[in-house]
Amino acid sequence: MSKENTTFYVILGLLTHQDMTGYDIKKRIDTAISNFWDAGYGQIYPALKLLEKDGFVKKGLGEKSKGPNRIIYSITESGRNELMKWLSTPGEKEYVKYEILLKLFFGGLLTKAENAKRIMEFRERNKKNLDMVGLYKQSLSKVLKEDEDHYYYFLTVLFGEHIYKAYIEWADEAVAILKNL
Amino acid sequence: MSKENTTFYVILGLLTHQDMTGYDIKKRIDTAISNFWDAGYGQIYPALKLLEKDGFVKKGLGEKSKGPNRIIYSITESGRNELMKWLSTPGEKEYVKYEILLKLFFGGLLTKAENAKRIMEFRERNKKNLDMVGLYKQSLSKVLKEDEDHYYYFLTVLFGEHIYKAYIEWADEAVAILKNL
DNA sequence: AGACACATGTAAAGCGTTACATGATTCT
DNA sequence: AGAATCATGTAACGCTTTACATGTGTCT
Repeated sequence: MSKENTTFYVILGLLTHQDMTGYDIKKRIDTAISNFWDAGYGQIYPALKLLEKDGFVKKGLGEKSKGPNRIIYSITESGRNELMKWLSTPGEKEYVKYEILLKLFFGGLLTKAENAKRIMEFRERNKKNLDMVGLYKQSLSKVLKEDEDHYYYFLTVLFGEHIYKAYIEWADEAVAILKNL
Repeated sequence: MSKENTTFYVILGLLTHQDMTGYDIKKRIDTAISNFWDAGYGQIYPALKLLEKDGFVKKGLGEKSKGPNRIIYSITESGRNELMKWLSTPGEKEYVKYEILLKLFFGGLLTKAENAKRIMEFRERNKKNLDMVGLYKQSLSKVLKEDEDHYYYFLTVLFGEHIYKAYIEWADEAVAILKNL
């Protein structure tokens, strides 16, 4: 594990919820936490290998479904300790990169119409994201009392809702300003 | 230039505003566009070298101030064309990664108090960011009519304002929910 | 005297994406 | 028959960060 690559902790964390294959982990990332995190197979499978080498997870054979045999990973006691160590340290970082804002920053080189179009496309994309988190929020609300973990899930969904709303409000305001120019 | 590395376009774009050294470019990135972009010296200096090799920028000697001689870069006609090509293509991507949300997602492994503390720290960090963009917005408002470029700058500052506000509102809501648990 | 800002850059390591390879099963 | 999904993984490439190296001028 050497250096601290967050992918390791994502995997360990997801495995505290339930045992899973690498494929399952990928799907879980793409649904549950896609609003604020991402990882590809090219990161997940090598990470699982290293985590196993260090004894933080262990392999189990799953029943065959289709395609190759499923390798079901579970977190070990030492993996749980490693995760807790990370969870207990402060000092998180945000990484954000918005190409659209970059292009808009240099918007003086284009026409107003081109810039407005770009902003509206951004708006539409994020309207879809907002609708999506709306569905998640709704279905989560129903099972909220079953498990404390659901509450934390809920908070992250709420975060998604807030930022997508902010994107949309900004886009509307920005287009209005451009029109008045 | 081969593959499309956005750093190239950031540099070309900034050079349309004015001629600059690599050092200046770094500072410009850290102030004007830090809300949505970032790049280190390790990217900027090599990029400038490649941009010059391809004829998209050209070197000029600046007067010595302190330390080594300043190398002032300016964009060429062909660099401008290259930039315009990029600006005219649609399909921008957002990259976001929030470690704090990841830790919160696994919050069930910690106490409520620890999670609330983490959220409040996030809130304070972003309150500072919000105050910062407030200052930018204020000083920009005064010079808005001088140059069309300022309007586009203004729109990106407005974006920062919206997301930092969203962060803060989410944090307040999240802490309230945790308290009611 | 010491810290800080100016200003250039390189090298190594780490991180992440994309493309490739393989093949079974299920659905249309 | 063909497409999609399940499921594993590797290799190459590209991007980003960090650490290092060097030295001057200014400010406290």
